[in-house]
Amino acid sequence: MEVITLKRISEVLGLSISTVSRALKDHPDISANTKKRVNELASTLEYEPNINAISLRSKKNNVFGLIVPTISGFFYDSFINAVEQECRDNAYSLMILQSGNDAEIEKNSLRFCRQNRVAGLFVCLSTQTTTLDAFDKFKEADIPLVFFDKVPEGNQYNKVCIADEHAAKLAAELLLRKGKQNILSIFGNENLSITRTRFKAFQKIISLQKEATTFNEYCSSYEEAKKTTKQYFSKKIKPDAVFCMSDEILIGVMKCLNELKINIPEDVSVITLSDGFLPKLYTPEITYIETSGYKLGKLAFTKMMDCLNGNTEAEELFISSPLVKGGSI
Amino acid sequence: MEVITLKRISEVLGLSISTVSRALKDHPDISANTKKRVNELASTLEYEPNINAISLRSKKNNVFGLIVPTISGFFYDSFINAVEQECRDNAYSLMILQSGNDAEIEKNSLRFCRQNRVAGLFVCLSTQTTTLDAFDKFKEADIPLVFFDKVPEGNQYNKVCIADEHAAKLAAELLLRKGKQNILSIFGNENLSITRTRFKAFQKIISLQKEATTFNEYCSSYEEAKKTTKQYFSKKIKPDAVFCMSDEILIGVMKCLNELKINIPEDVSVITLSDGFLPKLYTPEITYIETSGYKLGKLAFTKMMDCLNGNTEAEELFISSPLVKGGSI
DNA sequence: TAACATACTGCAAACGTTTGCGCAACTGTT
DNA sequence: AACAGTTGCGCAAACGTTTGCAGTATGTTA
Repeated sequence: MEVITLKRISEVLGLSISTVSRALKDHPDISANTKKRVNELASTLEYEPNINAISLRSKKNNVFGLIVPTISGFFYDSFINAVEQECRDNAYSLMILQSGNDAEIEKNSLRFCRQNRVAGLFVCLSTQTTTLDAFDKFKEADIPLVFFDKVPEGNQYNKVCIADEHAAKLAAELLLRKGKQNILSIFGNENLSITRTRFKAFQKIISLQKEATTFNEYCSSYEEAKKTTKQYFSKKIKPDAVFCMSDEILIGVMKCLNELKINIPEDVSVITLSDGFLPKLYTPEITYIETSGYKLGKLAFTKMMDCLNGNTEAEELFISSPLVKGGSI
Repeated sequence: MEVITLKRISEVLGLSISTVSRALKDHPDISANTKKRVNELASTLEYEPNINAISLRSKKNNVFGLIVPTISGFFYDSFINAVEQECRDNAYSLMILQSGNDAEIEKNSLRFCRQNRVAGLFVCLSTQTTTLDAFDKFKEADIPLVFFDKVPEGNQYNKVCIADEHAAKLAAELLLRKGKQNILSIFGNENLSITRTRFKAFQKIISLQKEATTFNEYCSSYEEAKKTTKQYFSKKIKPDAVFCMSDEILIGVMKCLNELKINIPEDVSVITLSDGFLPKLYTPEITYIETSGYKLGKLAFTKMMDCLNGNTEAEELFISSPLVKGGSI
């Protein structure tokens, strides 16, 4: 089927291309009658402007790039969900690329985004990223960059984050309030700044209470978390609470506790940071500090639009992390 | 920062734009020396071709559209994961749009895809879609269309599907083999062809065994599935097995069984169709018939490439659905 | 009648790339 | 010395759109 262009419409109507273009844009130079004729024909022929031509001509491209370790999960898919909704509402399209936590792929993806002249870029760093040079090039090219979740250190970048410190603090305080004294705390990948932040904040609160101790572990997969949990629960003195830094950790912990038929909350309390889906799957539902990918996505998009509107100063934004009570404490 | 174009390179080197273009493409007309000079400069200036210009000129666009009810979930994110990987490996980009099971949004998304002159389109129909007119236009425009999971009826479309019939049959046969006689079967949205297919196949197998009966229910959310399950397990004669058509149903069923402290598999057997992630979360792990979003994504991409290579005849493809044993039967 | 404002519309260039064609400068053959 | 063949490169058009400028026709004023 023939593709409809301005030229085609102009030929049918005996007008020039420019007149047709202006008519469709409701330009004051064009007479009402001409506008009517043009719009009607465009509508019957189902004319759709060619985005490539528009982008080329205008040097603007209504595409955002989004680079993320993986789409699958409980957090990133929520984030993407939110960003995609906003993109759709704002006539942007979204190009999603997975790095798989591979620095090389991440770099290629950045190149791909540059080729596509993206209007802006959302990035969650891979765990293997060591250098930010490739990202700095975007800054030089005045392409807004919004980091989320796994963000770089340094204050020259735009970042939207979970209030990691506050969230970890909240969890720690709750455990202390409930009189827990023997806490197993499992954290994720030690390389990441979010891990370090959560770790420090949690640690700090617990240390305020002399009677309480926390055993800290780093696990980078749920299998590892399961194994680690098993070790602690085969000791004579078992933890009276487990803190999970993420959904992934929670999965491993719960798998272990269920297999060992350890009752929650009678034998042990469990608390986690989570997007909120997984905790509700268990019985009793797990108490968690909400770290919402969806909310973070909305915030990231807002910041992105801000940047595009000229507010380019780098800043770090946070979303709140409310406590959601389940029956696990 | 100035954007590097062929023109810029040609100016620096005192060559014509066409020579630079050809040099970068290793065209035989260009001398080795010139090629070397061009490539070196392009590399230091970090030249990246403008995809919009290429698409405009070539009338080809290396972008696929993907329309799906929602990204979040256990199945679609796997599917997207697979498709995105392939796209990246094949220098395509992927434009993902969520319909939210809203026919109007779906229609707008289709328009958006047409505007963007996508090279092809992956579609999982929304539950509310009634007319396929908008899709037929893509066919007319020779834009390949590959439906997945929720596919339309009729043999004029390309479809990649779970072997629904086979999967449901497998589950039914296993239950019968284990001597189950009082089966609660919960299905999803009744409008969908996949539901009908699964239902019929399951029903048919069970009916072969005189002693076995199945109580069939349709639930369109996990809350509903939970409620329905609760009803059946408060009767005097309780089911000795539950069949779940999907992950979503499984969540509701498990929530109910756990709350009622019904033991699996002692009190009741559970089997589900699933992508495989959720069943492994529970203890014991739930036996399931694998309906892999990832595999389906790979197959969909292969079919898409086939279409682009001229093999346009409509066909319906299936992925196998192996039984994965857990401890729930 | 001349001068001028108003209302429409068209011309042409530009965005960055690709590519058919032509042209000049060599090289080798008679 | 004339010719053909080869090598290396540039010109210009095209993809579809937008937009500054110029043009024409009509009506208005002095």
